Amino acid sequence: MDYKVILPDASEKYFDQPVTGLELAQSISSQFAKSAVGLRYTDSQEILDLRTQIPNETQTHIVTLKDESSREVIRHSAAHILAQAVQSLWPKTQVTIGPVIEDGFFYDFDSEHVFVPEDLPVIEKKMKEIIKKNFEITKKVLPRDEAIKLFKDMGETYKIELIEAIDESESVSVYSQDGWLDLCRGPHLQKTGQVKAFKLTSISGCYWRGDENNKALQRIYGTAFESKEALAEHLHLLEEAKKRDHRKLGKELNLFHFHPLSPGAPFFSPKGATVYRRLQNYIRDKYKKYNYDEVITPQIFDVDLYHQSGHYENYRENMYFTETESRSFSVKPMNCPGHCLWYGSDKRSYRDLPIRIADFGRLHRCERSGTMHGLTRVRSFCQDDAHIFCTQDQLMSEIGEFMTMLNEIYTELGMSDYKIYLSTRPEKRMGADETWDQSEQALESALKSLNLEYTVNEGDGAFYGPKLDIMFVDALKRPWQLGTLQCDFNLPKAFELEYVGMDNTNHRPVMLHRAVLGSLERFIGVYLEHTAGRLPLWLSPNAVKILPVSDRHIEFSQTIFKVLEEAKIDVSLDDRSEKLGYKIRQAQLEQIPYMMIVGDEEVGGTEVSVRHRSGATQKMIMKAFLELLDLEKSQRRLQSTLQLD
RNA sequence: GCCCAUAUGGCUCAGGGGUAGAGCACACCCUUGGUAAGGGUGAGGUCGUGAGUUCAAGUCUCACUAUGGGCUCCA
Repeated sequence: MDYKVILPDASEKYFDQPVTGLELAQSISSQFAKSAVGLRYTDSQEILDLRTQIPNETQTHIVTLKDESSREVIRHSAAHILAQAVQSLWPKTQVTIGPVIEDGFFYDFDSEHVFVPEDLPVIEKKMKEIIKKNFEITKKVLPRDEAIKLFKDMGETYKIELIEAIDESESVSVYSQDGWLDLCRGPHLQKTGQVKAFKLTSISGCYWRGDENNKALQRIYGTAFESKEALAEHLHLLEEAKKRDHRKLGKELNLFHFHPLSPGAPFFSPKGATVYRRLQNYIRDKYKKYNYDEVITPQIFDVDLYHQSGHYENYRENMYFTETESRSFSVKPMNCPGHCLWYGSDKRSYRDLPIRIADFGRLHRCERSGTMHGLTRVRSFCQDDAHIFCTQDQLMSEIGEFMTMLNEIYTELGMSDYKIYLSTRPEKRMGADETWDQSEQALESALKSLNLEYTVNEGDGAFYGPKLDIMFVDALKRPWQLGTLQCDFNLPKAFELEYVGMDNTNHRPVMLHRAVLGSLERFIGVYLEHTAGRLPLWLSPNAVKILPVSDRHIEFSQTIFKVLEEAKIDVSLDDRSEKLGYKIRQAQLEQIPYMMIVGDEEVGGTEVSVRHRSGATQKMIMKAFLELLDLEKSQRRLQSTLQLD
């Protein structure tokens, strides 16, 4: 059923086509109607777009500020205004594409002018002029030929390429403002003045169609909002997010650092190494629970190994090589080939399977310069890596077990907000389709039986098998892959791995590559950003710091220190001749979970004054405090009972 | 690898063609102070590396290296 929405004033023209669906008509009424008769166009600024269809929606849609997509519309138009501004400042510039992204937009240009940060204020000024003049933004639908001719006359070759890619059956729409026009499917604002607040944020290089073999373009990033307040809030959140950048925290908390003489290879200082080791041991506990066996395998292998595994052919540019006694070796970039050698070193029976072997071996991958990023993308790292060799029949239960383990670990770490991606068979792949069916199905049904939500990435799997990727975001919402689970039919074949079956003939095992934390390095980076540096007590290198009020309290403090030390608490004592407030400030900045204040009130007594890093303070008897610490440690509790807020 | 930017004491930063500044941290002294910075004194850098321009370069130019923001890549 179609509804004709009638507006009493001039804005009627935007409703010249019927609106489909009662619900939509009602929603229009509820948003705009002051009276029951027709619709009243009360606030013209509130209606952002009335004319176009949002992709994937079948009805004519009215976008208002109340819609979630309103920012998308504002940013899309802001991108057009950016392009118009750039072309008016540098007329020889060609426009390419300018989409909306999370939290903003960008536009890619092909320009002789090399954009520098100083250009941004100039461009912003021009954009403000365009916005201030409040030009009408109009849509025009053109036949393909006409559109191609139009852009050809304008010299916009990239646009022609884009039009040619549009399906013949689809119409081509063009949006224009102030005589400037751009190929676009919309939707857009009615007027440029509806961009109330925007900011250009950065410049970077990119490639046409994202392919590095294509022409290099220049990208300008920006963001736009419906109000100055919203923009200010966004910029404030960005500032806050930068404060929890793990690279900054790593320095402040003295956890790790880098040196130019070994780019991409972190130095973990004693505190950082403690966190690192504890995470490893935590994972080791889980290995015990989930029946994994840990092995230690060589760091360097003859290059022949990588010829056999196929890595030399496919991964050579990321590997480190070394030559000794005219023999070529490579530093291992992953554990799997070594684990295949280990598996093949003995005769295996079906009774042995599944075999789960874990390895904290150090890996080196020569990532291209320019791709490194703090701890989250490094050249030297260690995974909580393990490989499971099992029969086809065991595949399903192994996947289920792994996901259970993974979920348990992330829940305990307070990071259950992960996203799962299921990447399925790519075009270029090996193995029979039935095998792919089976393994994809195994992955998918395991996810379903565990009630886990996931997104399917069609065709994004490895050439040897489908995989699950566990993704998290950092403080600035950049996604990082941590855990992974991959089915592999390739390596067992390449290494001719076998087991003797019940039928006394040889069979090929399936190999699962899996990691929960991913790499310890990356995990620590992401985890620091998740916790803003406030690591839970069991991971804190220093759980308790004793702060004597004055020098005469040091002696008693030392007694307490010993008690805590004997209770296996990571304790330290600040015996400097400084004021209490000063010592507390230091301990706070170090994110030490608990401070113990020792002064006249405590000396000789059984009660201690405990301050949590949250600011909560409490007097409690020593025994109770020890129990509290014990509980927090053993339960790996994320929040202290003393944390009042 | 590509584009842009940055590179000054341990950290955070200012400065800027004539041989370096601040705060924090550090050392020493005074202060012995109850829940996020008490005061004083002092030590510490030749300004990422290399080359060039100049009478003179941290300061200008170029190359390199590293880092940052992106792109591409990421078994």
